[in-house]
Amino acid sequence: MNQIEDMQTFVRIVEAGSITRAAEQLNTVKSAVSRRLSQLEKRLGVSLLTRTTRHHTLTEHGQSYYQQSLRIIEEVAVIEASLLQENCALSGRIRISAPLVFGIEHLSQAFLAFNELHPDIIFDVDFDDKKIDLVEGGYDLAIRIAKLEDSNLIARKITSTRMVLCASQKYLKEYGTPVVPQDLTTKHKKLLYNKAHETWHFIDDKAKSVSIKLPTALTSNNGNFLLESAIKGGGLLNVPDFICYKAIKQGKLQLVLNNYLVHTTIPIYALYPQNRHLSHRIRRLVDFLVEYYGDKPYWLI
Amino acid sequence: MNQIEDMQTFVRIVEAGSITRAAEQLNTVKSAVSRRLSQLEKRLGVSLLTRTTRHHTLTEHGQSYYQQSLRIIEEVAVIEASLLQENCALSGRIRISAPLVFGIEHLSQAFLAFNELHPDIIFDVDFDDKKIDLVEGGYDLAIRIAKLEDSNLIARKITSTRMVLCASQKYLKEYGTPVVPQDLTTKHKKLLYNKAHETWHFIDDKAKSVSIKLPTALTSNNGNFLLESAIKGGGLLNVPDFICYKAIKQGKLQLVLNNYLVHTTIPIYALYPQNRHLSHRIRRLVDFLVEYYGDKPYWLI
DNA sequence: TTTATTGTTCTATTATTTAGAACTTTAAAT
DNA sequence: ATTTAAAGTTCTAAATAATAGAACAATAAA
Repeated sequence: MNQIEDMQTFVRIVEAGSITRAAEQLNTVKSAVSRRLSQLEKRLGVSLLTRTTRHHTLTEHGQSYYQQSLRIIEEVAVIEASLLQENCALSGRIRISAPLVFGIEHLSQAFLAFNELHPDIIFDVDFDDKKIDLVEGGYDLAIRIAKLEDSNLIARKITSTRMVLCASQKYLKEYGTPVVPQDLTTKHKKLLYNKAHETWHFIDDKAKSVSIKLPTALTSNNGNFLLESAIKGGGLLNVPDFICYKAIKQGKLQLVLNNYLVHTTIPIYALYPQNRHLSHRIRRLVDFLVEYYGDKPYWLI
Repeated sequence: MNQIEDMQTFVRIVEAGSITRAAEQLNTVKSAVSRRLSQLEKRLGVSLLTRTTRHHTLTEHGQSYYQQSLRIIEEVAVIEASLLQENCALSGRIRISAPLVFGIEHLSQAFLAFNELHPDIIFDVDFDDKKIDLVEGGYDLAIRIAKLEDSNLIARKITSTRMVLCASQKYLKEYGTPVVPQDLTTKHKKLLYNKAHETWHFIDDKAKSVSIKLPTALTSNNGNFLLESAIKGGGLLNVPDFICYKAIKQGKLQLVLNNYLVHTTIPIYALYPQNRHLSHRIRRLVDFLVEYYGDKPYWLI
């Protein structure tokens, strides 16, 4: 009889919305989760959730047990954390939701570096640009590149990225290299990453603000794909610097109107569910990320 | 990792005062308890109690973990109990401390009857007349035949017993049958159960109080032994009625000065540790005992 | 110094838990 | 109405964890 584990399993089933998803998040199979739930119900002698193949509904007992379980799990975590030595080796699974390109290109390095310091940490990273519900997905942590929205999550800024404008020499030869913002006529075309950045803002020589919206040659939600298109001369690219910094350093792309462009800065946040108590290993990981990237991350141009 | 069980084990070690006794109370072997404790300490990364072969001392961490564990165990018990159906089958171990003669003669019947209603209940009864520390001994319940002392235990009266005076015909033939209290000269002798009842109190025909202290022929802390002695004519016996009622019914003993004697009534209590929450099966057992014996128990003469 | 008791460690045994497959059920799609 | 797909349950062999019992070490009391 493992009461805490039963509570954790039950909470995960409720929040994930299904036994199958709970099993995935708990790193096990649905038969194990199904069995745990039915044994728990048998032990308590009450049904906690009425289940059909597609839908779950909490019973009154289930609702009560869910709330109480949340509290107990939290309290036990706080008690154990208060004893754990600050400098002890970290261990356990960390489930993370991370954006695709940034995650694969930049976070994975950082995670590997953290993992070398703490070999008993197991990373379980889902790379996905969709906005995931941290609680429903059972994530400990999410990394988001965006201005902060209102939410019931706690956010900590780990670093930031700037939008830059660039193009390949091939493109610039063909369409002409703009020297002042006004050179960007509709002959030019852009590679669009995100509708939020469709219009570009500049400050011209007379300190006047200039906004320009070029025709779109290509749209994609994948930064790397746009980057490749830009290198092949597909258009002007306005993307976060962490995407194109390497191509620029290697001379595959060059900055365009850099002194005129109003560089939008986008913060990069670590988000975690609003528990009173933040697990030690998560806090240490976020500290590590803040340290790893810093104010002036290596992709800064 | 079973955090609640770890807490329960730790609490039992602390309260029992040793790993060996904790193991006995937990119905397992000391190697299992020792292993659980060392794994818990390993997991938490701190030492909870410094142990030598003879002595244990809680570390600061251990003190804190002990207090917190008590709270959590209690809270989890309350949560689960609030869900458990009132009419569901009872199960689990009940550890009881009971007095020797009353326990074997009377309680064991009642426990067997309860066990027939709830076959999944496992009784673990220690028959011992010594005053046991319920918390230290890890008992769920104790039965005590005595006026209530101050203590941090909760008491519920389940029934009562009266002191009666009796003797065998053999004795009365030899020493004479007293008709009024004044007939009890020092030629008579008593079989002494308990120093508290060395002096006997009567109300004589003139409504006058008479106290008499006879020479002691035999003293024992075991009621059955005194009973056998009395039947063999060893002396006048002043014991609780639950000890001698059968012998009286069978004519082996007969009441002496019954209309003159001031019958001391001794309450019989169920005692349990002062937890905010009384486990359902314990409450049901005590209810059963109250019902089983009632105001007029079957030993009433 | 001896003895008795406590705690630890080791290993074979026992009990529990899990993974994976087969099967059942039900809601959505055709 | 029929088919399809996804979710839940049940079953069993395999993996994992826990336990009992013995042997051993440590230490306080005799």
